[in-house]
Amino acid sequence: MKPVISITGPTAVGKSAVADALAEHLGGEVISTDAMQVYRGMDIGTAKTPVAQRRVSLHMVDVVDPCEPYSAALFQRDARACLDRLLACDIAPILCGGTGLYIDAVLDDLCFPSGELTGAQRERYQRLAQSIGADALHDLLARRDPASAACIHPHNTHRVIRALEMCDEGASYAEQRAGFTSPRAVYQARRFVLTMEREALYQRIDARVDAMMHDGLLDEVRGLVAQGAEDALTSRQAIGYKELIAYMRGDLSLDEAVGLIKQRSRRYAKRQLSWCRRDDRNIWIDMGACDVPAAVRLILAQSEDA
RNA sequence: GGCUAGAUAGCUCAGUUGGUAGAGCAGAGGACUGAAAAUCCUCGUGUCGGGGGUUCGACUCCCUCUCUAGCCA
Repeated sequence: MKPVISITGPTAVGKSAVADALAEHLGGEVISTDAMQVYRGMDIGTAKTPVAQRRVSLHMVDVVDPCEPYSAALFQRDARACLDRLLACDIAPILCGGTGLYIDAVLDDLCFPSGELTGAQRERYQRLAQSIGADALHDLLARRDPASAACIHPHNTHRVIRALEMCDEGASYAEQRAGFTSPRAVYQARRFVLTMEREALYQRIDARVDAMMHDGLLDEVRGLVAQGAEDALTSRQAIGYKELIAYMRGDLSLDEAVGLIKQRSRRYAKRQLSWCRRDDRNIWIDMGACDVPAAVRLILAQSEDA
């Protein structure tokens, strides 16, 4: 069987164009691997390919409302179901997106504890963290699960809370992680990372943010806020949305908000590259040195010799 | 042309009666298994504008030149 092709890379590097061209060439379909494109109505800010411009089917976008929480575990379940459907029909699946954890959740044998995750529990821990402080919360974890506490920085409250949740489910963050030091693939896959010289990438990011504003990102955010998405746990954390919400509240000027969107996008791109570098299965393609057709040819060539 | 205030890290600046310099921001690197566009950690050598002088020693004092801003002609 041909390997599943995954395309990732920093934001604004041009992943979608390559994935679309590749899918068109192979008669395949694209599965988005992006944590924010799953939300309905978040289109401009997540750079979703507009429906009218789609030449191939795009899956795993618009799967939940912005008010609903979503997660890597749910994505794993839903995206694998989608992937299996395509494979059963002998349609080439192309994964394309910038969320490294989601890609690994689909392709590797990451397994999440099966317990129910209630938002109420998480909110309880958040309130606890606020009242006793990050260090005290970390101490609490240290008493319940010393191994996990040892591998999480005390200030990393998000992860401390997650480890506490896992204790409640009878699992251990540290044990879970130790078991997967060398990931095993559940799907045979070829992983490509599109990259570009930093300065050129940053220019593209800035230009794309300006284009998003021109395309009506502010109106999109207004519409989402009107639907009550402002308090959503996950979707409101998206870059481009939280800053414009701050502007609407009067906390920032519009110029400041746009500047912040650009800066956070740059830092996000940097984190994406860090994530990709540590996985030596990745095959890197310099988009500064080739155009879309050339990138497609490189991917095809690298995917044949299995 | 004259006077005044400046010129120190990519940017904005600090530098205490002379002992060759440090903050914020920007930026860079890293971690990452149910929030991941999230969350967290680490990283500061630069002709102190150029040249000369005083001094054991000058970013610091003196002279001079260059540039910038403002004021006066």
